[in-house]
Amino acid sequence: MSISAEQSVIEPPTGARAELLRAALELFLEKGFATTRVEDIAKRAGVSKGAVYLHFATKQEIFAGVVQAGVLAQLEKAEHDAAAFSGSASDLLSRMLHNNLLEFWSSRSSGIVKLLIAESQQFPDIAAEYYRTITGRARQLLEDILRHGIEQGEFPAMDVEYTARAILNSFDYELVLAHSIAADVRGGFDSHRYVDAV
Amino acid sequence: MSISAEQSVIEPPTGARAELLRAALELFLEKGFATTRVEDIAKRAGVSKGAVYLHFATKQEIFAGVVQAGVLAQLEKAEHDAAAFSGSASDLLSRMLHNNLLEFWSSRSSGIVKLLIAESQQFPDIAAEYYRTITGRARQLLEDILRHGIEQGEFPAMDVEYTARAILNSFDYELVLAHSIAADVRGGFDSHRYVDAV
Amino acid sequence: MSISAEQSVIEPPTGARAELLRAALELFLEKGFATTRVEDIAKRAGVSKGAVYLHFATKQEIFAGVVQAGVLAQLEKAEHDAAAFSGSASDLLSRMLHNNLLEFWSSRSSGIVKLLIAESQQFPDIAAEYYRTITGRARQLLEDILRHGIEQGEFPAMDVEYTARAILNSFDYELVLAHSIAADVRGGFDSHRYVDAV
Amino acid sequence: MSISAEQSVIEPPTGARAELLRAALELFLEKGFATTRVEDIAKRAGVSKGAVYLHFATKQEIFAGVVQAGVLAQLEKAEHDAAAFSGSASDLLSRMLHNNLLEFWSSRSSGIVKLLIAESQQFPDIAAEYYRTITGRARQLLEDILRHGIEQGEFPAMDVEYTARAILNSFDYELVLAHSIAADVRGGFDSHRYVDAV
DNA sequence: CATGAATGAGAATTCATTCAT
DNA sequence: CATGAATGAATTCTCATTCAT
Repeated sequence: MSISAEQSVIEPPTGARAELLRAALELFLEKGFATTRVEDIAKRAGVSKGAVYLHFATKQEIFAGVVQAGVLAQLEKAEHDAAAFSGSASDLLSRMLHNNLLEFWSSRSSGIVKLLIAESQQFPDIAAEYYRTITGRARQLLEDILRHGIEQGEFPAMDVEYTARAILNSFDYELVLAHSIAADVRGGFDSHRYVDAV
Repeated sequence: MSISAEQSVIEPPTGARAELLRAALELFLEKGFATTRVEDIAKRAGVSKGAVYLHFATKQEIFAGVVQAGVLAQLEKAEHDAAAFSGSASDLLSRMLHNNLLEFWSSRSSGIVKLLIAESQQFPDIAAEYYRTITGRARQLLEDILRHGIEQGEFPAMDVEYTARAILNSFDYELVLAHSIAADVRGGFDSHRYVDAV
Repeated sequence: MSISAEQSVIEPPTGARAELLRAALELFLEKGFATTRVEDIAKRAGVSKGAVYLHFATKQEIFAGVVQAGVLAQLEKAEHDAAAFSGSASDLLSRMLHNNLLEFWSSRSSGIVKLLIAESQQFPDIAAEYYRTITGRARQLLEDILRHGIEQGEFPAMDVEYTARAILNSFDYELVLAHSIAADVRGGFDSHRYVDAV
Repeated sequence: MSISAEQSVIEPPTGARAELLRAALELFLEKGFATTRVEDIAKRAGVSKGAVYLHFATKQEIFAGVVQAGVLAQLEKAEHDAAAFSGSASDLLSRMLHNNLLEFWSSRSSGIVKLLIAESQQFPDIAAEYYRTITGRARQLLEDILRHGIEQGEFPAMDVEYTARAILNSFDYELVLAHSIAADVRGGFDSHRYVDAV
């Protein structure tokens, strides 16, 4: 209820709730939803077991909250990306992939994608919503850039829809792997080289 | 882990054990490892709950068995692919992507990748082993084809290692999505168009 | 247990305490002692959860207070009844049953009997005390009337003690039922007809 | 299912379900439904906590089972009573009250009435069903006897419906008290004297 | 005095695993 | 070999009670 006056309305949740979401995301990624105990989330967030239920009615709602927080974070970035749409298409594509994607990769909510895939059977609605909202928006953005490039003669003619899909898949999957298979197993990974290769 | 002497490493298991593995794979994909009850696996396989423990010491070993069986199936295909390595590089690439990948997509063990990602925290060793064995082998194969094509002048110079990675990622992720997000949410998906786009 | 000095034992409590007792009686009857949450009592009484503990040390003490208040209310009536002991015995009996009992039936604390029965195992001392005080006094009164009637030749000889018991039981039970079994299940109930029948 | 032909000292011939119902009835009467722990029921029945759930899906179902068992026991008696309806009305009434009621009083399921009253808010359907079935049947029987007696001139004219109600109430309540207020508080109680008084 | 956020003991229920038959 | 009843550890969620503000 306490909304600090000087902060924005879209301000991310603060205090215990934010702590809980952070702890929950970490643990869900580390151990999976089912194997994470509510008490562990509480402990890592530095609150008592009962306090969790002051913020979330059920364990499922914690999951929903974690995704919601991740979605919000990504939507803001997406809005920003869209506004930046100007200049040559190939430059833009390169900049977008190098800057925005890599930035997201290192961000806290980069694990959300993996989490949603892992728990998609338990939360089909949440996974579907995420897919529609975030992935759909990213694909739209990429398609616009590709079409723009084709019009300008920068890119050859192509199946824009499926190409955009393939490019994003390629990135998302690497992200998912980063949260599934330990880095040392996957071998050293140079994200800039990867972006260039794509 | 315990492989009875009379059971060949190459021959797929038969009888109750095979039924159990089939049922387990289905259920793990439908509900996740933690949420699937051993009794459900038994029921779907048409055996009693106790019988499961005649074939697997623990629930975790069922998981290991499921992956193992999937690995075997894919290894066979991989061997076959490798042998087929001849002819023009672009032809080969196209044929490999269209035939082998699409065939695998519709196969029973296509869900293994998603399963491993979902449960990677619980079974890091199994996931790592799979990644090294199967994904590594597929990447090796693709890299060979790419290098061959560059040597022949069919393909432009490129970062072979990361390009191979990107191509495979692109496919694997679509496979993973097929087992996570309901098809109607992802929109109609034309795998041939997708292959061509890549 | 702790009765503040300025609060008379005879005067009914007022203010927040009275509101709490009223709310608690209602809720205990609606949902039972165990299933009623202290917070619900507070809410219905229009005070905060913490405020409850300014008036009662524990939830159990709320129960004790509820019964205590009911006892007080009934004791007043009993005193009044006793004073009214004059005139013909059958008149008196009829008047007592019709007036006093029916009045009590519609009074707020009519549910106390049911409450005490329901929670007797948890509060054996309170239930016993109530039984001795209130029920005993009522029985005494009724026995006096019966004996008086027999002496006057109005009533035939009878086992006064057990007859009084049986008459009171008959009424008390209907009262208990009124707080247990929904009226529509018990069928329409005409209390005047009932009194006459007894 | 080893049912030893002779009574084994170690394994008394018990269905676990019956044992559980017996234990549950005892405990519900001793401590109330809410305060009785499922584990306590299990312990008193001599089975493990988990075994309870092999017979009852929830704690509520245990309650339903307890009442159901009590109802069955009483229905059998009621059938028998109905068949016995012959002879002079006053004899019959006396016999019925003395024999059947007193027998029931000492029976194991005599506490069901008290239990239903105590938990009526939590199980309104069960309480209502019981009231309709058992109490209704008993009242019907008693009304028949009374009407028969009036026709024969043995009893004076009376409000049969409410008189029957009053008589039964009188008995039921004493039964309820027997399970609520300790006997020593209620004073010595001579059930035969009570029956005669009524 | 009043508040309501925070605590943590406690209870119902589930399910992997065992084992007597 | 096969069965499925029985076990009990583990987990989610509730709520009486406390206490800082």
